[in-house]
Amino acid sequence: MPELPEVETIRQRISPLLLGKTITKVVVQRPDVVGFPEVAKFKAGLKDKTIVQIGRRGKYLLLFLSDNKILIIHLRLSGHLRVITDKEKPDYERVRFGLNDRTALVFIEPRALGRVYLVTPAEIPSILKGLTKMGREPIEENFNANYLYSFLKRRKAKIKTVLLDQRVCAGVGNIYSDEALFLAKINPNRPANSLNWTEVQRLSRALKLTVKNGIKFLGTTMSDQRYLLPDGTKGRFQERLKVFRCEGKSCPTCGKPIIRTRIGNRSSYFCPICQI
DNA sequence: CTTGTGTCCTGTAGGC
DNA sequence: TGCCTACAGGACACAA
Repeated sequence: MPELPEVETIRQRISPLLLGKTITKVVVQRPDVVGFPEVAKFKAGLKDKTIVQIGRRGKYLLLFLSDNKILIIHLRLSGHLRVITDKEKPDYERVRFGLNDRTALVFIEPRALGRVYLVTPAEIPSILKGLTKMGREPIEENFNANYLYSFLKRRKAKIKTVLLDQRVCAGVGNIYSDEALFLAKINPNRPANSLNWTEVQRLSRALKLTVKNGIKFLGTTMSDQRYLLPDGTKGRFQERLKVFRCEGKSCPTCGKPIIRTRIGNRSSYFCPICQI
């Protein structure tokens, strides 16, 4: 679920609730969501540590602690974070980080695919290889057509698949790749290396704009509400989606139906008329 | 190195 | 109503 705009919104909204707070107690209800180290060390390593800064890289949320370790959280498909009082017990709670002000940061993950890690900076390359190999983010200044073209020109896989590659477009997932391809008027089935320079320029701009708008509108909360802000409210980018999960609806540009296909085992939505 | 496929896990929607 | 299947926004291991 959460892609860059959702994780960034969570980072912005959760920072004032967590900065300067000390973790007093960690309860792990579901051991397999602790990716590293083993659960006992994970719990002991967090006790009495203060959260001093909160960052993000791609879809990873990074909580920097007072002893220079980093609590890293990846929400995968269905994870949430909530900051709630000690008494509340939400469904699908997997890890609870009790704080020194009688609130708790709670990692909620129905599918239990998300992971939490406690690492030193030196451990990141061996423990979180994906984080280490991550490419540029579309919101970065130096994510531009030159950068994108340097990857696309040597990939013959479908452009949609390449956009989902975190080594190329860090933080981009299924929603924002479909929306950016629509905005750029590019068919998701096109081989990446078939895009000409003009098309790569369009796609680069479309990715940047789509991801920035996702952040501006606080992320995408679909009807299943798998993504919510830390206070339980919804994002608003779903109101602006042009093609994602719009199968059968009219294309906003040409009026013909949006179609759904499977690309690389993922649902893909696009307009077969407008996207060449 | 690249590419496609399967797997992790659980809940839900839709067909019959 | 109940059963069965397909599918869900991600990432990675693995084989070819």
